[in-house]
Amino acid sequence: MGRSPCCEKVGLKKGPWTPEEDQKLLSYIEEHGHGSWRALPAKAGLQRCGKSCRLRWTNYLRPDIKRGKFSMQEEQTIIQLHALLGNRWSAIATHLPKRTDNEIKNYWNTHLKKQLAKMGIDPVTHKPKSDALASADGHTRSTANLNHMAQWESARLEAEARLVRESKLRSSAPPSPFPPQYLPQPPPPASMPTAASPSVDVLGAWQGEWPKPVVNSQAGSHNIDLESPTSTLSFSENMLPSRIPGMGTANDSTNWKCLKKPGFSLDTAEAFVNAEATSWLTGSCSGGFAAGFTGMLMGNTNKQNSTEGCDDSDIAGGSCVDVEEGEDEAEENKNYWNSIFNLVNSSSPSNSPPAVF
DNA sequence: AACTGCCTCAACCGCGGTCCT
DNA sequence: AAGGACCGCGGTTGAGGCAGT
Repeated sequence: MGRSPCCEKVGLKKGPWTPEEDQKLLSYIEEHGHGSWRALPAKAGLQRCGKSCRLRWTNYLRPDIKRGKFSMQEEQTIIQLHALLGNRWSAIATHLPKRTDNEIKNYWNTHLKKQLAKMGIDPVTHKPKSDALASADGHTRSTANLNHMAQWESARLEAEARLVRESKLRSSAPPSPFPPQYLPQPPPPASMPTAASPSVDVLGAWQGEWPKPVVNSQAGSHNIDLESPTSTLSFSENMLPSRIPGMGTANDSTNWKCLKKPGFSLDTAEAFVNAEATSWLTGSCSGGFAAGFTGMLMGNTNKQNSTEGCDDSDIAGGSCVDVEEGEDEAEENKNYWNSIFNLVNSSSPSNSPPAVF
């Protein structure tokens, strides 16, 4: 089926927006909402195509956009999510809700990619460049496992993104449905023990940055405050559900093989994830699934977990991934992430505490 | 002060997916 | 079911700003 060009009409303006155009677009949307982007320019009196208007709105004029320098925390979130999702900027952007995908993409291309490359880390694979060669012969299994995890997590993130969108549509902000550990936490006092429970900042990405509906006093819109995203979670316990709907149980020595089983699809994963998200939203869930996944992914092999409870019902907690190999791989991942963030931390002027896994 | 090269980021382009008729 | 319209996404471009010479 053919498609007519978006801006086929001659006479439509292109290029940088003028303040007058911005004002027209802004006031129109404030009054009427954007409705059909295609029809908007004519109604708003703009000589632009709808696509251009949409882009200007989503990337620049939207009131809930945070501009300016990316924080250390945001950088880490981007790096971590990029490692899993690749160039899926919109998915990444759902975890940095005040940032646009375009902004994140630009920041990655102009800053983070170079920074990682400078450190000798392949910005595509997120592996040290020397490791990239080694993995070709010796680490295929590890890579395969990570790919399965990424697939799973990808489905989860998409479901989250949908929930974010849906929550934004709700007219009134309910009280926060999240357990306290999912809400932004002030930094712990210096005396607070932190080593006892392994925690990672990446969790801020997985679920600490989950939509935390906060009523914007100005417009009543829902803004998600990421200003103090120090949320960290303990995932020392294997909190994964024993059974994933549609998947049956998995007793594979490598749990994530279940993702390759016939009958399992990303839809299945997403259905499950939605159910999980729903229970989060109703406050009835301990938040274990993602934490367990993250713990596994980020190399949190709790020795205790890795040696017990590996029965049929222990489907995917990361606790039963070939204990010996799993430990090695987990240790590798742990070291990998630590080295990245140590480097990032040391090369950044920010005084944020380094992430420790 | 003038020139040059690099960097940044807003904006565009084209494709794929979804919705609607 | 098919075709068209629309939207959103990711890749790319290029104008403007900045630093170095």
